Amino acid sequence: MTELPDYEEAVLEAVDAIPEGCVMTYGDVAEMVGAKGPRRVGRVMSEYGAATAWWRVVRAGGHPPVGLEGEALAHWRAEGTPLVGGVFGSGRVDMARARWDGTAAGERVSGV
DNA sequence: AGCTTGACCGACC
DNA sequence: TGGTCGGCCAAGC
Repeated sequence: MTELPDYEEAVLEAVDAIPEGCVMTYGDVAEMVGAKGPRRVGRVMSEYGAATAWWRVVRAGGHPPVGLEGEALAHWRAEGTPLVGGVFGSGRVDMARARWDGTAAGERVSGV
């Protein structure tokens, strides 16, 4: 079912490869899939993101896409994603811990 | 062919 | 601390 261009399919796969409790920035995904601009990833996500774990993809500051902050926050809390200020944070992801390298899937820094 | 917009990023003030 | 500016690449009009 490769009806989508290479990079779009790559983006969806990269997002799907992100383990629960981890997130990646648009720029990271862009570089991971070989995309040149992070904006391209955002566009792909806006179109096909509904079919993928879009909430695992956030901006460089740990902010979710506008209009979906509540949705993303709910997903993060459900998956145990580290949030700034605890689970009752201000709707921001703790990039320091939640940022996924994309190297070892399923393996993440345990504890602190 | 050119301008505007966009789920962005980084730097600057 | 938070807002603003410029840059990047692609799609839409």
